[in-house]
Amino acid sequence: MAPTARPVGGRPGTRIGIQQVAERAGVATSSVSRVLSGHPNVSAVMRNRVEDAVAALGYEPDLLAQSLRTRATMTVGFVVGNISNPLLSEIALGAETTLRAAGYSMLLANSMDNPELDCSHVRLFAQRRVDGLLLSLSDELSPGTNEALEKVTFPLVLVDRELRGGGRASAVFADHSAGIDAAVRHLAALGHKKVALVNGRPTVRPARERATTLRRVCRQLDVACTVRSGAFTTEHGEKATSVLLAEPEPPTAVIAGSNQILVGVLRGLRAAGCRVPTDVSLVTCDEVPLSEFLVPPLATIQRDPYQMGAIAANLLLELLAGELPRTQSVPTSFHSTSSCAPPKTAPSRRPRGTTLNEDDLAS
Amino acid sequence: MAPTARPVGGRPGTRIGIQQVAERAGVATSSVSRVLSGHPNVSAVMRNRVEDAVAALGYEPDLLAQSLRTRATMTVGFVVGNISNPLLSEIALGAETTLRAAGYSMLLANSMDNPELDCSHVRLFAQRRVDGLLLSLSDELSPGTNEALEKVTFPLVLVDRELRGGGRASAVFADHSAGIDAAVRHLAALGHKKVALVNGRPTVRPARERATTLRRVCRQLDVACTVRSGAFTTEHGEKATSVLLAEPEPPTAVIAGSNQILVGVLRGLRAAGCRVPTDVSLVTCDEVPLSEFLVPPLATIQRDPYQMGAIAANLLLELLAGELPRTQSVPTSFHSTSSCAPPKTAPSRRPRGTTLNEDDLAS
DNA sequence: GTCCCTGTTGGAATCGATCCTCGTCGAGCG
DNA sequence: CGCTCGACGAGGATCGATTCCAACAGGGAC
Repeated sequence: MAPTARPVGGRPGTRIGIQQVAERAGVATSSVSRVLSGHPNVSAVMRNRVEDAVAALGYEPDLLAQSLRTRATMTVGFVVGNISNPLLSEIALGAETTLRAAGYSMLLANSMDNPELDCSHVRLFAQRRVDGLLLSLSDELSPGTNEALEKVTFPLVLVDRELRGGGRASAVFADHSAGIDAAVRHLAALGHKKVALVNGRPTVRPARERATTLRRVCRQLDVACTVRSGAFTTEHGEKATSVLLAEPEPPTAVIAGSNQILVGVLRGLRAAGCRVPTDVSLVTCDEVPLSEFLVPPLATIQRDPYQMGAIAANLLLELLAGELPRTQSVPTSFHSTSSCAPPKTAPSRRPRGTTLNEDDLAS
Repeated sequence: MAPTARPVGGRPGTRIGIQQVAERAGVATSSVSRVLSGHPNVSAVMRNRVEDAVAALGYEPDLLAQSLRTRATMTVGFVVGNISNPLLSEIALGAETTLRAAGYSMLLANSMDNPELDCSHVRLFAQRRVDGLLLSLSDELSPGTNEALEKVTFPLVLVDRELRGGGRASAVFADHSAGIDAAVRHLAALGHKKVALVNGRPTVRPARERATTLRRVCRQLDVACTVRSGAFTTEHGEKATSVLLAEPEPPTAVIAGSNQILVGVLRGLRAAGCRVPTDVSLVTCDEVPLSEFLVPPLATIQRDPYQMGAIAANLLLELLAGELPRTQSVPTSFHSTSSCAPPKTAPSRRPRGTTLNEDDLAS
């Protein structure tokens, strides 16, 4: 009706909107919008008038309203297992930095290794109309998550994860295979005949690829291997280690499948009075801050998590720009240290194992 | 005009909105909204009809439109120095978990210890109309950031930071004083006569409080002290340590003021061939994952960062509920280990320092 | 001098919800 | 049996921007 003709303009103290700017400048709101969005067909006079009014009023655009209209929120969701994991927080840093440079903000949601949370986060982010999603899922096989992801229409990037119907999504993979391969060959060359992997659940790609590669390479090298799967937790690491060490023929080398697991493995070894590398050689996956100061320093299978995050972000930006999904790979490398040494009790076929020296590695 | 009477309803394949639901159920959009928002005055019949339509169409509300109308985004921003810092990522986890339980999502922005980024993040989040902000600023004194924060009208919670005009904001503080106090007394009791703190920049509360407390307690105990301020980086830690060790009368005990700095200190000590605790006793602030496995394990001044994050989130929720700003404190505790021992070269006044035993600590 | 084209500008619809206001209908009461 | 009150549904304004469309003005061509 007539009485409420100028809706907000009358009341003072209201938020400064494009309307207020238009009023002050004595132009139409559409003109203000044109100036602000850098539309070409705007006269210099108009531009100045509007810019003056904007400056005078201290106008700042409302991204919410903008998003509603343009259907772009400039927001990306990151579904992550647990941000307190140094690996994931480094990935998050790389991703956020890259996204921010492109004008995007990052929403963060922790799934606490719970597939149901994964799923509800995907749904929530969809409702929030994020422009895309970075996914480091807790469980690749969760039907709920998969269903939720199928319904969704925006771009997806998987971070070291694989999905059944994953053709729609881009992905960044770490080449865990190469790292495990190098580590196992190194251990075998030192004379190890039984290698154990204290692994996470095979419901995520890294665990699967490490286990598969370990088995393959061990078979090739005629080395026995054990894989103990379980949660990516210190508890699992510790328990699995105890179990391994209690075996009739315990492994002479252990690979810890994550930071969390490493702590458990170390506790398990300590509890059993096992020394590294005297009693057992130790390799861990992914660097941890102080590993260089451990005695002995830990041999690690490394990758660059910051770069993984940055790549994931760039893959998403590509999809957002209309390009087709693709996967990209980052290398892993094995860094040997004195935490790997020849096994103490050499197996029957290599009785001189304990006296192996560096020269033997060349064989 | 008449031709475009029903704006979206005509075209098929459009997003399912409240309009589509209303049409399907044969009711008005306002009725659908009432049912969905749990308004009391709705008949059971109406409720069923709408709910059926919602289920049939798979309607999901658009949080963006909702936010625009209700002026609540259910979004909180977290401005953080660097999420890859394990302390901060643990805080972020605590905060996100708590906020999520209350229905809020968390936007994350890294400032990389750059006050200008702090400032631009605050402004960006304001434009995004976040409901509140969690701030772990890089620099409490930055005029730009302060100005941006003054303009902002939503609730603020500082995470171990202090602001000049900080009356508006709630805050969670760690009681660094208690931790430093305990550590210094322990070192003094062991016979140390010169303690050094390799500190971060005093532009943030933790660094200030540690330095202040160290000086105060050392004065009380008649112990000399040095504080070397600089960035919260490994580089600063290493350089400062080298400088300290090169002094004519180097400190016999060192306190590292952060995780990053610790790594630098350890490198500096290693480079100088200094052993812990034989040549120098070492204490660090904030726990790091593997510190329990270092030889010797590191004495630490600990706090519960997850809880700090949770408290920060709760303080924000309080403010959001209309309560008044307040500050809350979390304790720190000193955990002594064998990385603290009596100084090798006992100072002139306590020649028997190296032979001190536990009984002396009681004095 | 008239016409047309192009560059500007204003007006209004739109994004997808909330919620206020008004109208209607049924029930209770005199 | 008629009136008033209460409850519920329909319609439309609104949040704060973008953007399509039409109107208009000025310059060049014929």
